[in-house]
Amino acid sequence: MKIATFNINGIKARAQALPAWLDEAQPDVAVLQEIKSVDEAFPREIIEERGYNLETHGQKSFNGVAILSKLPLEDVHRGLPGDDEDVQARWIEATVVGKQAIRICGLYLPNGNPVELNADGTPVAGGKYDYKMRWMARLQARAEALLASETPFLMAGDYNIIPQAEDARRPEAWLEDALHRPESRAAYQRLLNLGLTDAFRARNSAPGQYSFWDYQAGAWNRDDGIRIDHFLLSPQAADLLRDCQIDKEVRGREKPSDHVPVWVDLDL
DNA sequence: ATGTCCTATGTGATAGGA
Repeated sequence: MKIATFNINGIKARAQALPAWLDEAQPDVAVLQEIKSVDEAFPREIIEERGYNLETHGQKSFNGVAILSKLPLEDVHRGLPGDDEDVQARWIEATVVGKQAIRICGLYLPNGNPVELNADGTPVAGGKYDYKMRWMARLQARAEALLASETPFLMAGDYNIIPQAEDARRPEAWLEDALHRPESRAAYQRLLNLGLTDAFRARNSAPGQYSFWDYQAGAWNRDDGIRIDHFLLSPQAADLLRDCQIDKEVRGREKPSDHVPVWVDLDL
């Protein structure tokens, strides 16, 4: 089963590029981020006419996630638990049943910039970095709950985290950025410490493998990228991992997203 | 090193997010 993640940066702007990639890559399941659309305005036909089931969790203008699958999507949940006040659409999960069932979580983790810190180094309450750290604490809790349920699961999406220096062309430029600061990296490491596996790093140890290149400053032409789109696998899901790849060439096409798809092949 | 793109508003140019 091929499962992909793709931050499309706007469904309306990607109405050509997304179906073109689906036709070529033929994922069984895909999670999308930054659909930037309310559910009612999502052009469902470009997904459904390709034989996919579709569940969206959108909002006006920003954010928004979706999951599509050739198999039925069961027990769909929208929104990351832990804060009833949070109105940002960044989390969707559903169960897909192949040889066995797997819980698939699609996420768009907050960017976190600009970083605002108090004198003691803690994030300023109510700021964007504070929101990122609080969201990651909720993500940790959700991962713990899923582990306790003993269901195979994966959490895929735009984590807005550069895990290690080798995941950036210019790591020194990101040291103070919310995507690579020590607090952000430590929170990501705490997820791994639960026993989750970074699928890409389990299959590829080479540096210079990126999933995002900024539209600005010729970042793509200079290969000035970062790896911020990740698959974290539960232990039972990791046992099924056959492959994990980045569809880098998608970034060089007509009217691309600033992210490219990442996918795993699982034996189920 | 800020050289771009996307969305909303509202119909042209700005603002905000990334």
